[in-house]
Amino acid sequence: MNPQSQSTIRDVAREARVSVATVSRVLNDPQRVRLKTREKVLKAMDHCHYVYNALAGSLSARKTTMLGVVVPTITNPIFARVTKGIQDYAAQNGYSILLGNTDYNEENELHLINLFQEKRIDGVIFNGPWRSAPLILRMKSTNLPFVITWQKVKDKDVNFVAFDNFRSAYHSVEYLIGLGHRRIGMIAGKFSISERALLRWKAYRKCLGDYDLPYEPRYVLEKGYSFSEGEEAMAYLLDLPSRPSAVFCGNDILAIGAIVEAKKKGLRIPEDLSITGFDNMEISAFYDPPLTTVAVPAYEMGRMAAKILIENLRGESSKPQQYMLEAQLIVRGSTARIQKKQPAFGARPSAESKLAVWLSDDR
Amino acid sequence: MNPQSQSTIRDVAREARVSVATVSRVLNDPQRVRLKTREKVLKAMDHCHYVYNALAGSLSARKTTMLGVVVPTITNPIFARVTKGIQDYAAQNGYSILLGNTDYNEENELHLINLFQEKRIDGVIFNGPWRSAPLILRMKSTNLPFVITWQKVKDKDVNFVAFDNFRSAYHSVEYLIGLGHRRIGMIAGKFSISERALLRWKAYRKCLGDYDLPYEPRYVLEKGYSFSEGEEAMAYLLDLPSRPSAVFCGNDILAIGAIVEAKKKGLRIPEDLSITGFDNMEISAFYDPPLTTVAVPAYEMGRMAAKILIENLRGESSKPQQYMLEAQLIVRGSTARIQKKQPAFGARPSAESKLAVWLSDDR
DNA sequence: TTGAAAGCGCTACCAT
DNA sequence: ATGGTAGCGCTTTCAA
Repeated sequence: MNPQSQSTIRDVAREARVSVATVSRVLNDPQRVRLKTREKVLKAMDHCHYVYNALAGSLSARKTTMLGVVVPTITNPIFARVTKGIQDYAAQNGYSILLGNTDYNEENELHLINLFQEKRIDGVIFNGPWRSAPLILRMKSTNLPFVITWQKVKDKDVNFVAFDNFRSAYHSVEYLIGLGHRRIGMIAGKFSISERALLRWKAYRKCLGDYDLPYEPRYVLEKGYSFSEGEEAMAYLLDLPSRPSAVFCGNDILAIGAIVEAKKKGLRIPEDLSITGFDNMEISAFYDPPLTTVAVPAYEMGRMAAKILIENLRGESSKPQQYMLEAQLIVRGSTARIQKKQPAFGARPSAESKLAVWLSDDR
Repeated sequence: MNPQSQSTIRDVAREARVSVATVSRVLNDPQRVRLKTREKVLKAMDHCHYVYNALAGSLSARKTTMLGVVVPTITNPIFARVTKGIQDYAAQNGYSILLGNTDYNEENELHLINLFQEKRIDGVIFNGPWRSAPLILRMKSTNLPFVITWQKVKDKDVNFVAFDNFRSAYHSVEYLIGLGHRRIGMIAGKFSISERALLRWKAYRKCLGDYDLPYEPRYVLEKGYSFSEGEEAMAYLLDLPSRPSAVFCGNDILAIGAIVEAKKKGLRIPEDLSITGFDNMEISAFYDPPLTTVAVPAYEMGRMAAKILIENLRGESSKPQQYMLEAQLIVRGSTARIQKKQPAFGARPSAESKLAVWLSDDR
């Protein structure tokens, strides 16, 4: 006898002089067993140092109480936050999390889906940029329940919990316009990688148009989400003959990089240059200057997604759930009314949001 | 027939007119099957839309290729980084990660260990603060291989990959002294939660002593790792009758909080006050001023830990592995030579590290 | 309330 | 090189 080998319900059953079925019952539904026998079994269990084998259990019960979670990279605080939201709700409900990073690579995503299938995960939550069609199709073909965060999806039957990217972005730009800025640049994320980035750019462009401001392609830079790319982008913008007086950044990381570069060039933020971010990372409130940004409800999206998924798994709700959470513009110190006396700006619509009301991610 | 039900190797075997044993072989060790039959089987597999059931496989093979990873909270960038290191190495070697947050709560840790046992995880990696004795004992009793990061451990037979907390902290303080500071405060982490915090404090105290500087208890604050607690601590220090001219912070988050508060009070960093951090978060290089801090090899520790664990699982190395990685003091803009003309500071040992050489975490 | 027994889908040993 | 088959440890009817 291998002294290391764990004991099984069979051993426990023998020890307690009951059947394995009974042991199984005290494990899964203690009520169904007479108190007396239950205690006998419990005692036998710790006499045998019994440890439940979830593998065997899952195999026969056909569920694992494990959720797959895919993020681009756990290293980005904003994704750590969704993950935490998922994790917290899941743990409270007896589910564990299998974590997968894609590193923004679609192939990895496919691998993960495969892995999840093999591991017989109960359901999966996708976070972050999402090139809809093909992957969603692939997911559907697996018959695994899943929910998507960050971004809405056309399909009427796909679960998601997102926020209105377009609208939040629109608000940011509108706010900048309201401060009197008319040369507004944008440091965007990569459109090819992140549909969110694209959406934010569309909002930027639309807002400019709505206020009769010209769209200047050279004011728009497409960059990866890193501090140094934010610096590069800003360096470029500052070299432009008539540089923007405000820059709308695709996320806080880019915004901070941009600020670093601007300061390096001797500009004061926000007096000489206004900058806005997106995400509201924890650090953003403590940066110098504190960042004006859009607070994305990352943790809440995670929690919500886990909730939807788990309720779905429990059969508590079968129809698709689609939620849009509120994202909020947080005005802090990195933006200010334009200083330079340039031709007074004749904004036609008032600075108050107006169009934004009926606008949405769809365009 | 349930159209949803997945097909099994049995179905594949039937379709390919071979035995299940053969199918299993092409799954696990394709070489052992003649090319011809292998192809037949492969074809049958995708004819049946076969998806391997890892649950069944693991149950009978007695291994899951899953690693448990426990962190205090994935939300702290520094722990996200270890996790990424683990994840990357693990994924490259066919292992997946089951993620558990403890929220700095020992009870949760115990629950996780239990969970891991039930799920028949192959091994586990513990990251972060670690109250040695009881939990290590508990882990040993599970017979699960495990490795600890961040912190060394007395046991000769416990795997760990850490760095020298004491020494790095000592260096930071010594560096400050070398800049002429003699009133040096410390904003430390909670000693009861994090042994690292304690170690750093011991180093601080030792270094002061070695340079004949008085230890002032009122200069030392014990705080949780949050920006706002950094602010509080600094507010307190600045109100002191003779405030410190330099503050050594237990991590970058506290340091940034401290800087925010100091600036708020009108102090210039580093001219009026020097501040150092610990961890070298990504943001730290891009903060204003860029933070002088200790670069902790978080990612590398994670990778290394995964490597040790996996090699151990593969039986490639059975004896305990204990590594100390290098942590490095990164001098940036938040520290400067002391300005105020106070009695010239007669540091006895030169500012060059001297004692630190033979010092270690042990005291 | 409890027991007997047939799987769950795969691996691995023993044969051939 | 391939096949037969006995488990792995649990859940879940069906009976008693």
